[in-house]
Amino acid sequence: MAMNTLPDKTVERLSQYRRNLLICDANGKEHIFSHEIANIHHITPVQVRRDIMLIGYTGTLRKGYNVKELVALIGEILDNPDGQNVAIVGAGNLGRALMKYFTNRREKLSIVAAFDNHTDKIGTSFAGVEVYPIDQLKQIIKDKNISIAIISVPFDEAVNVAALLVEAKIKGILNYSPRPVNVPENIYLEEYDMVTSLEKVAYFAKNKK
Amino acid sequence: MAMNTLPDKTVERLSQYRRNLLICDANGKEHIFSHEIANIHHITPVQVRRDIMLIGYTGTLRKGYNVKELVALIGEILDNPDGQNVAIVGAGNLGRALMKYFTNRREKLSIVAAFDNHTDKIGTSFAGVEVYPIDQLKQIIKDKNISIAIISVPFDEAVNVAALLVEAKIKGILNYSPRPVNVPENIYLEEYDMVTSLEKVAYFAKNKK
DNA sequence: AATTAATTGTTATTTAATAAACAAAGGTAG
DNA sequence: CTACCTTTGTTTATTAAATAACAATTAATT
Repeated sequence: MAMNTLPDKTVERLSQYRRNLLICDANGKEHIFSHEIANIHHITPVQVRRDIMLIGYTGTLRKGYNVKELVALIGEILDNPDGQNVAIVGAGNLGRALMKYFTNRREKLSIVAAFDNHTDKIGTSFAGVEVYPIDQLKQIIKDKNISIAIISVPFDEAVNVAALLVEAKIKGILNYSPRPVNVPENIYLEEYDMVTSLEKVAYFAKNKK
Repeated sequence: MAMNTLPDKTVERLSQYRRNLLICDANGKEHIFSHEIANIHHITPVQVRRDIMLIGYTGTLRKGYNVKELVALIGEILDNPDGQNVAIVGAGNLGRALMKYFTNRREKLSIVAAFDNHTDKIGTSFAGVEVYPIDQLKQIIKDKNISIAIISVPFDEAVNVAALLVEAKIKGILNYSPRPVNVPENIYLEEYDMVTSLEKVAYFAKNKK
């Protein structure tokens, strides 16, 4: 089961909905309308209802969606019941930002190791994540049952790191380096480049007002 | 002129093409085929040719595109001839990563100030970017002619920071905080959430192999 | 009790993005 | 010199995403 056929963008939005629903819940809010969710995320209420329809949840007319129930269901869809372990390759500024950022955010998604080649970083830890030398990558990925890796190394190292991860039989890669990498089809790859995002903002901001 | 009507995704790809074309150029490569560009970026040659068509460049049959010329033309399209100045709000790990990352990457796009509220950071500088207190934000954005801001503050501060930026008449915002913010229509807003990206990779990696 | 307003769930339409198809041109090989 | 191969540029088709339209239902109001 656990149909894996949700649209890309719906998966992204469900993750975002959950984040803010958890805050609503923490604030004691029990129900929420589609247009309230929509307002938070700058989208239309229809889109929200459509996403929620796709995961098979049903709200209550005139009361909206039960926050706790919706959070629980999104969890069933997005999370792996047995949890998933994550490694960060590259413990520079970005890598450390990610460690601090993610730690203890999700019960089912844990950063359990970082890798770097600089001797001054190896053996230290950030936000409770220990830094290992890169030549232990394969072994530790196996030992700690890591299925997902985040690449946050400089341009020149990205391709090598990706090759190591493929060898280590990783299942998903999130590449934050500016260098696109190639991986086989059976690995899910997501690439994001901050310079590109900034240049895009610059382009569209250029002709504003 | 400089038609501002390029598709969103084309703008992103042009930025990525340029990055890698600059490296090709540095390696002495004079011409490049659409399928070579495509391979680097995991897309089809047709898409590359289509993007290049949209900016009105024409390659040479059987030789491909002249690297230097193409880089120059992408620059004409993406860059503002007078340059654009950028501020980073939030000098934590992520903010510092961004400062180191961007500095001196693009002639026409400069990070010229950072803002933070922690007294231990104010007055210091990273990668040549000085950190100012947030209450000077409006003044310095004006003085330094800053038109673009990157938000890299924690969840709770994001909404306030966005409001300040709107007041300071910023033209484009890149929001890396996990909190979606609201800005008027005349400001270009791009939001990116690392937790969502990781959860997306986790979701699609879950059912792999 | 009937009417109205609010809100969900679903289908249909439109728009945006990607991919496919193919003509045109120029070089290469026989 | 002719035929063929490669590669570009552009049109057409397909797919994915977002939006609009609307039926159904419940609560509140008169």
